[in-house]
Parts: sequence; structure tokens; C-alpha cells
Amino acid sequence: MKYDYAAIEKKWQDIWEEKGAFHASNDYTKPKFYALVEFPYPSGQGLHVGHPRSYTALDIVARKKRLQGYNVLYPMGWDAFGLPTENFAIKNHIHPEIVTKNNVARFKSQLQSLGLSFDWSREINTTDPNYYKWTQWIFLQLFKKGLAYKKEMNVNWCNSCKCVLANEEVVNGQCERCGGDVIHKTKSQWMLKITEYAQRLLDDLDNVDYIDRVKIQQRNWIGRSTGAEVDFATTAGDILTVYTTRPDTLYGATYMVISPEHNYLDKWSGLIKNMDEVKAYQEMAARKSDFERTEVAKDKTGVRLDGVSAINPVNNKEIPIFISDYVLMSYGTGAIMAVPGHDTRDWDFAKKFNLPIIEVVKGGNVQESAFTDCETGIMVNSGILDGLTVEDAKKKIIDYLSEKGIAKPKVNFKLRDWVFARQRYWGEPIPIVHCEKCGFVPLPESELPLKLPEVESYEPADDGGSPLTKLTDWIQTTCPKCGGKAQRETDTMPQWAGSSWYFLRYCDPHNDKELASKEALEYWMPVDWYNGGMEHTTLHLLYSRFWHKFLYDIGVVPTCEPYAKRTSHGMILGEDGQKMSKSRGNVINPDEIVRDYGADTMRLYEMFIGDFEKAAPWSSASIKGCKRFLERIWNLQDIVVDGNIRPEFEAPIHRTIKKVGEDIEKLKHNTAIASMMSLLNEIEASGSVTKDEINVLLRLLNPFAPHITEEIWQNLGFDGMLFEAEWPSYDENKCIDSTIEIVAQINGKVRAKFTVPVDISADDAIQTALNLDKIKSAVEGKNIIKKFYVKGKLVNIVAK
RNA sequence: GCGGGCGUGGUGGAAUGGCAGACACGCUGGUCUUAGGAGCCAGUAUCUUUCGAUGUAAGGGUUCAAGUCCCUUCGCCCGCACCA
Repeated sequence: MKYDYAAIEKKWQDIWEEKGAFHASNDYTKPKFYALVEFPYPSGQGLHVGHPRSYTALDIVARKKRLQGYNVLYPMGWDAFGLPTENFAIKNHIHPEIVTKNNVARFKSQLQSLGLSFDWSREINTTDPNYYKWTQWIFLQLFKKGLAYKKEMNVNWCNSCKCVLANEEVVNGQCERCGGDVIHKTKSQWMLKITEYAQRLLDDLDNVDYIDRVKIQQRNWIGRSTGAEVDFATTAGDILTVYTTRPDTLYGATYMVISPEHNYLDKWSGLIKNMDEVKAYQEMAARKSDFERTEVAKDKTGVRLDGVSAINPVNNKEIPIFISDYVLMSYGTGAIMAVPGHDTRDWDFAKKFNLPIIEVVKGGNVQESAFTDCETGIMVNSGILDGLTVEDAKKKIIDYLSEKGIAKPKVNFKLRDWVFARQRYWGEPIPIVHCEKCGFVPLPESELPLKLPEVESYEPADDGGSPLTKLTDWIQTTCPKCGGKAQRETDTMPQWAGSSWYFLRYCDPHNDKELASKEALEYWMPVDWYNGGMEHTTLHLLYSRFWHKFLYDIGVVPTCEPYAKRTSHGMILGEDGQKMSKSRGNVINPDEIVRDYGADTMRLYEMFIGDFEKAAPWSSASIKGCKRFLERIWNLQDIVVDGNIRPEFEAPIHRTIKKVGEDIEKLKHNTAIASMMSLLNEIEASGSVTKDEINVLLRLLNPFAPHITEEIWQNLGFDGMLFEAEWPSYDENKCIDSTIEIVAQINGKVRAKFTVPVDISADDAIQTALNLDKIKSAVEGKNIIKKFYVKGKLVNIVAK
């Protein structure tokens, strides 16, 4: 009998589909398990071999949990709003809705061909008005709570996408999506106050089971720092407030720097004698893209304000004020006190402009370089702080200045508010109208969903507006509040909107009264295990935690965190070890792999390829090993005999059950597969396999290779369907062989091996070892100093 | 610069401080075959004829015992980056 994977896989996929084998039940009395993988963006390229790495890994977990009796929710859907679809639509004059429909159909059939046990009855699509109705609804709640606001501000603008970007979407001064240069532009934008949740987003990381690197990256991104705001008097009469994490170094502050965008510059224009120079610098800074601004980071530039200076509050010295683009308007107060002795940037600047450098913490040579590694140092040249440790000095100076009313402790975050608008067509319309009398007015919830209107062209407007700005009929509306003339918002939401809550919708995907019922959310949430890419750590993962916390606050969801556990997979690289890309010509097409090897082999190979968390290069040669393994499993059918588990296979089988079960829980599918291969090797060598043995083997292998195992299960006449069988259990006592090989070492080096009963005492084991010829001769004439016995492993004799 | 991670055969990778290289790929030899880019069997870290010795980026340390823990150096990868 030949292993006809194509026929077998099609057969079982149809049976599963027909029986609804993987539909999560609404029986809320059963123990539940919610496994989640990031839903894909259905691109025109079709599925990438990277997608199944994540999907198969959790499919294995989901299938195992079902066999263990859990009510498992393992859903799939489409994150389908986004630029590539829109660009394709523009180029080919096809409506994005149709493009999306086609892409989704292709993706779905590709996923189904892999035998992934998704509950397709809960499929969702972010571009479906019945779905984005609730995305809009959440936006309205944010608006009502003051967490969505429109603001004129300096934004990241991608010239080639003709669209604003969130800070998280700017990578090295370039657009995350297209790689185009990002420049600054002042625009009125919808923003979400994620910063209001900064502290909670940070704190609650302690209560979730995320892999460390995810937590660390989120913590760094949130970027909490503690320090103080200190007021400096100026000769202009205005108070200039700075933020510093090192108030202890105040005596070393020899000048100040304010950002080129600081609003005092306008205010002081009458007092500043070199205003021309200042203006020129401001213009230069504004013109620079993020990329240029960070590229020249090494060389400090700036202009000294001629006519205004500041007073250092601790010693009343008059110190100069500069403008420089190394001070950012968007962090702290947009102004700093510069302490060149103990800050590298300030030191560089001071050297360039020949400013005094004062040592205030002992330990370095501040004329040579900034002494920054000084958290444990002792204060000098610092008046009332002299002789104190840095730590004590911080407290004392804040107390001292607070009493005078010119300083207060302050916590700052690097996290910025979320730019929540895109000048694009293919996104959720923002359900707000602008009334001349009433200002921004939310649409009544009864008018949701606010559907995307039909347009002639999806091209962005030349003035940087969305394609919707050209639809005057749609834009003109009446104010829901006063009935007067009003205009609709023409920007749409960013792609991250729909994915910020999609896991909630899976719990109750067809509900038209609420985003999901209370009962469904109570039962299913939180997601028990969420796997996804590291690239989403500071985007989707952070955004969705923010929305979830907000929904928790307004009583919509029962948990304050959406995901109990988060893991992340490594990339699958091309055979050349490079990232797969069309231009490199190293792309592996999953359809071809399924066609040439079958879905079970594909699944097995992707899981066997290496450490799940690490990037791994594809190998067309290695995949054959997985195919061979499955063929050998298939061929066991020829040598199967009636019978129980034979005594000599009792321990290996129990050990394998234990190992596979534990490895699946740790996402170590590679070693789980290896242990099954080992077991197969052992059983095969005996020339036959008993029914009870193969029964266990099939159940263990089923989550990994569901089609072939189901087929053999049926061929051998085992009861029912394998997907409804029970996960095998093991007996700890039976995992151990009755006799065991012990290594005998002298001074840590292996000299001999011997076999003893497993329950041998330490003394007996050591004595047995000492009686071995090799050990006897090795210790002859030496003093035995110590003897060790490690249970079931080794004896070590220390002799000199 | 800061933060995190990694470094093991020809390759992908295994190893709760306890026999380094499981499992697989590749390769070599054999076998079966009209044929083999199929299957099966054996071998495969290095040096050494053997005994044995050496070996987990390099160097040092802790330990009866180190790929694993600590220190130093080098190399690579990822994230953040003028965040005061």
C-alpha cells in the first residue's frame, strides 16, 4: 500500500469540515482553552512559508488540548484593511473590496490545505462592516472618555505613501512599510491617548506570562524614567522649566538648551538680538527628515541666544541658553539644563562651543570625557550637596528646591500618543463629524457602521488629504447634535485599529447587539496562549493591550489583560540564510511543498526545522527526512500484530508520552518529533509493532501529522475518529527501565560503564564501581578522597 | 551609545551543573535492483595503528564534575537610539 498523501489529506480535510470537527462549543461548563495566532494580512502574494510556522505550532497545542478534553477555541480571520490592497486597486482599477475577497479566498484555501484546525465558523474580516461597526464603536467610546482627540501637530509623513505614520511605524527615519523617507509635517490629526495608560501597560507586564524579550522590549518602548522638573528664571522674566533625571548635578549645569521648536523663541523674538540666525537654524531643523536628524547625531549644532540667558537656581549664576536640535520638543519640556561634566551629549556640545565643564561627581576626568558612569559617586563642587552620595543628593536637592517652589519630582515616558488617522481610502471611516457650531460630534451609535462610500478613484488627494476629501456629497452632512451644517471626517483609521480587539470578536463573532456577549467574554477571555511575530511587540501587541485596558475600564471586558501568555516564533529564511524576498529569488512557495511532499510532511518539517524562537534557513534536502519518517510510520501497517505493549517497549513508550506532552507545552516541537523518531527506530528494529503500541504512537503524532495518523487509525480499525480520541497518559514509574547504565568516573573522567538495578543504593553503586577492573587499576596507589553517586547517572571517584 | 540574545561536527540542531554532538540532513561503503537522485544495512568530531588524548569562539575562575555558573576579550544577530 502506497502512502498517497494527496488523497488522504483531501479526504480528511473534507471529513473534518463536514463534521465541524474543530468548532469550539458554546458549552461554557467545559474547561476552555483559547489559542490564538496573529491573523494575516491577505496580501496578493499568497501565503508565505513563515505563516504556517506559527499556525502549525499552535495547531499542535490546540489539537493536543482537544484530545485532553478541553473546549478549544482556535480561530482565524483576516486583517484586511491596508495599503498594499489599496495600491493594487489603484493600479489595476479594481475595487479594494474585490481585491480583498480574492486574496482571502486564496489564503483560506492555502490554510485549509495544511490541515490547520481552525474554527472556520468564527472567521472574521476587519473590512466587513459588521465587524468594523464595532471598531468604530470602540473609537466612539474612546472619544467620549476624552482619549481620542484631534490636534494640530508635527507628524511623521511618508512622501511615497502620502500618509502620516505612527512613531512605531518609523524605522531609522524611514517608513516601516515602503522604506521611503519620513519627513515632518504639521497636520491636524486624530490621536489616541495611549500615554494615559503608560504606567499600567508597564506595571501589568508583571502579571502576564510573556517571553522575556517581549516584556523587555515593551518596557524599553514605554521608557519610564524618574527625575524632576526644575524651574530656571531667565533674564526675559519667563520661567524656563526643564526635565532632568539628574537633579543632583544641578551645580554642574553651565548652560541650557531648548528645542528649535520651543514656543519661547517667538515670545522672546524682541529680546533676541541674533533672531535671524535663530530663524535660519529653526528652518534648517524643520527641513531635516528624521533620517538626517539622527544621521548627524555625532556632530552637535546650535545657536546661542544673544540677549536672553538663564539663572542657575542653586548658585544664581547667569548661564547662556542655546537652541539645538539635539533637544526634542516632544520629550520632557523641550528644554534641558546641560551638565557637560556628566552627560556625553552635553559634553560634546560644550567642547564645540567652548563652554565650561564642571565636575560635580568625583571619579572621572571631566575635561577628557563626560563621566557618566557615576550613579555611585560622591558629590563635589556642589555647595549643599558636597560629600553626599548621588542617591542622597537627588533626594536632598529635590526637597530643597521643592520647598522654594521651583522643583517637583516628575516621571516621564518615552511612549507618545498614537497617531490614529491615515489619509487613505481602505480603512475604517472615523465616525465623527465636524460641526461649525458644536465642534467635533460623534455619530450616534445607531448610525454605525459608517460605511466606506463608493469612490471613483482611490488616489490620495494631492494636498495630502484622503481620497474621501473628493466626495463632497458624502462629506456634507448634518450635525447630529444641532442639525446644522457639518462635515464628515475624511481620514480613516490606521491598519492597527481592527487588530486591536479582534480576539474579542472570535468569542462571539455573529453578535449584532454587542461586540461580544458578556457570557462569551467571561468564558473565553483571556486568550490562554498567543503566538506572533516579534515585529508586533511595540505595535499591535502594545496597542491591543491599551484598547483592552480601556474596554476593561468601561466594563466591556472581564479581564484587564487580553493575553495570558505570549510567545514568538523566529523567521523562516531562504536556503541562502537571507530573508526570503522576491528580489533575492529565494522564496519557497508553500503550495509547491504541499503538492510535492504533502501537508503532514510540511507541518512536520516546519516544526522540526529548529528552535522555534530562532530564525531558521529553509532546507529542501532536510524536508526529505520528515517525509521518510512519515513513510516509515505508514509502513508500520505492514508489520502490525495484535497485542499489548511489549514489556521491553513499556519504558520507552511511557518516556515518549511524557516527553512529547511536555515538549508541546514548551513549544519544543523539534525535540518532541525527535523523540518520536527515536521510538520509531527502536520499534522498527524489533521487526513488528503491536496494535497497542501503534495506537499510542498515532495519538502522539496526531497533532503534528493529523491526516496520515487519522488514515492509519481508520485502516487499523481503531474506535471512532482519531480527532475525538484521548491523549495518551503515562505512568511516571513506568518511564524508568528496571536496570540502568551507570558511568564510572575518576576525577570527572569517564573510565568505565556498568549496568545495575535502578534502585541500587549509593553505597552499592560506588562499591560496584570500585570493583571494576578499570577503576581498580586507575586508583591503584592513590588516595581516594571523595566518592559521589548521582542517582541513575554516574559514580565519580576523586583520587590523588 | 543603551538594552537583549547568540557563538556546539560538513549542515539544521540536542543536552534539569553529571557519558557533548540526541534526532535529522549530507557524505562514505555495502546490499537489493534492468536502473537509482527509491528502499534497506553499516560507518561518519579531531588526533592516534592501538592504548588513549583532545574537543562546545578565545583566555581565566568556581566545582568532585562546566557547552551550561562567574569574570575578561573577540565575533555575530535583534531591538531602541541626541528620551535629558
